[in-house]
Amino acid sequence: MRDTVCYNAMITCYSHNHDGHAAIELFRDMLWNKFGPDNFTFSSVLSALALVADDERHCHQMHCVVLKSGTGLVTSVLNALISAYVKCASSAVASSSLLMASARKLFDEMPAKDELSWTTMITGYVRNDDLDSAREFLDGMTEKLVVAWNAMISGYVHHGLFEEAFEMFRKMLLMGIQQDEYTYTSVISASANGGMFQYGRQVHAYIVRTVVRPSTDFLLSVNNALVTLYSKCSKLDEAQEIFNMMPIRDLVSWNAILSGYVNAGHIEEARSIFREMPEKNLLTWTVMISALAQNGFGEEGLKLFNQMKLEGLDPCDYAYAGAVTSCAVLGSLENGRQLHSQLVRLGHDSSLSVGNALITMYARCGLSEDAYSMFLTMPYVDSVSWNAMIAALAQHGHGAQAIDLFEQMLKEDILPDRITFLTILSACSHAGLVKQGCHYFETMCGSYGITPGEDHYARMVDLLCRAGKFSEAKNLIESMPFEPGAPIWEALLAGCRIHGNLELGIQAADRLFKLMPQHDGTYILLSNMYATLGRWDDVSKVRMLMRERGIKKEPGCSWIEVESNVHVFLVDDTVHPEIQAVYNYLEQMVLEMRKLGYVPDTKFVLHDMESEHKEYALSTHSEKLAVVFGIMKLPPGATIRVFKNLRICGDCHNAFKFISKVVEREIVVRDGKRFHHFRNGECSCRDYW
DNA sequence: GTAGGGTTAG
Repeated sequence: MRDTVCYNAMITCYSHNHDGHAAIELFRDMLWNKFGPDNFTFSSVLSALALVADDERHCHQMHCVVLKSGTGLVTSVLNALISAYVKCASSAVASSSLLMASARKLFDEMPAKDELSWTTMITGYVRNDDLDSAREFLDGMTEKLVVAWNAMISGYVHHGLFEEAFEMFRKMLLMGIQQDEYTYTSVISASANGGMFQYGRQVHAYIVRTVVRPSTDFLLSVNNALVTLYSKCSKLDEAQEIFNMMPIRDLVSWNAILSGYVNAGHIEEARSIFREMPEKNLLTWTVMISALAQNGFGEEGLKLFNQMKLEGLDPCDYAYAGAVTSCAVLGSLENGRQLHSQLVRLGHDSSLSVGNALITMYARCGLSEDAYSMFLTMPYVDSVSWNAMIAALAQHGHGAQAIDLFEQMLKEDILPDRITFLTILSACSHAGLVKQGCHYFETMCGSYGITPGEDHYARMVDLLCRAGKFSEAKNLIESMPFEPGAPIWEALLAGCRIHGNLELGIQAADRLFKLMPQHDGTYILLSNMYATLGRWDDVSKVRMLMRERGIKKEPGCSWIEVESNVHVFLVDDTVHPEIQAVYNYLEQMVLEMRKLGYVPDTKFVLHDMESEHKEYALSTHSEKLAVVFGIMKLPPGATIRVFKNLRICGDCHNAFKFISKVVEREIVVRDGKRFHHFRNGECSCRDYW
């Protein structure tokens, strides 16, 4: 025999098991069978309604039923109804303000309000991004309830209003409202995200001083927040110390310390933390995949992404973004395309992070047109998308288009940031647009109030030196408000090498030897510069210095993707299984090239110190091997896309022009800095690189 | 009814 009590029990049961639809269905059944609902029924079914939260009609219908029943004016039932409205409002897109208005009306008409009624309204407004109304309610409360204050503070924090969050916190202290772990974690997070480290440290000190017997829960959540604070403010040692002292840790603690090491760029430590973590979740995997991609470990990033799927986890859009970035690093177009189509199938392709990562993936795989169509078809774009697209054009040497896009960005009122300017400066530098570069450098400080960092100055020095304007570059360096560091001297030295400015080049190299004596690049550039000028004695002196100091040149390697597999070639490669066929093919190719006027330029052999057969050594540069392998393996006419870790060698650059003519196909080479598109005997960079 | 861990651009 069914009765109201039976129905109540079942409805409550469904509701507790988060099956809102079943609970509501049963409630309808109950009404249909003429069983009168009581306060318990309403409380249960209303919390079920809050769970479903998909339809405003449900709320209004239930409201009517409650009013009709006559029993429904009890505060607890009305609170549940308000809560249902509020939940529906935060999940509905269009009608959220209407739903909040209904909640408010109900609240205003309530005969007796309690703390819960007030708090529900406050959190409702906070969740619906109406902080002013939330604050109005809080200020109207006579009771100073910590839960309500916490809700308000967390609202401010989530909306980036960190100062306001702290103002509330101070007010609580003044008014003598007892704070709890929710309050502390929120304000600590405010200081971590708002760049207010000192505030955070003060809160930490305050907690240590005043909290006498913290519970385990208190210690867990507050310490988690503190680990994040110290990590984000680059105080990794302190973060680690807090982590070590924690009596118990949970997944949040581990993820926080993992992110700490990742943000500090300590990828090796991050790897070992990842390995030793007692449990992992979606977030853990996402952080690690992105970290690997960001640090250039594309292959490992992809591997981890696949492993994550094998372990039965569904990657979220952020994890996909990390995988896409891994493809960008590798230049693995096939894998990238596969991910893109998976994302479309899953409906993740409207995600901003995914879209932005895809722009970069297509661009870094050599397809700037595909990057652009990605940019155009994205449903929403932000400044990251604009920056990515401008960078794509810049890397491909399309300086003028990069500038056009930048101007369009300004017209659309998107605020450029320091990265936008970094990108636009390198666009100007690659395209030799000195005047425009100087103009944007001035605009950056003058119109946008962005203080140029050392990286901006380095781009400017690069721009000026490439164009041979050394005295301007020197003036700029002298005008800098800080001591020039390695990036500045590197840019200067690179420019000197291009123009054979030995005197200034030596000065720059001396500075670099002092600043980073173990860096191989300085020795290589200097030695190349001597070689270009035919000063062989000096070349061998530099070589000697390298040997004495035990400095090894970073080995050059190039790779190419064939049928989703990445084939890597080293200088003078003997490892690749098909290397002999590659050498044979290359030999034939050189004969054809010579017919068209190719003369190997032995200057560029100088990287390979021990090589006696200079011409032979030239033919074994990794980029040549990869290009030839591509010609052998890819279908006729297909574009050859090769990637190199270091800068492309001058002779290879010349050789690829000839090869593009001989085989009548496009060759695209991405080196450490930019792209070269070889077509019909010419390079897109017009030899300005 | 309140908290603490993530992404994409250079």
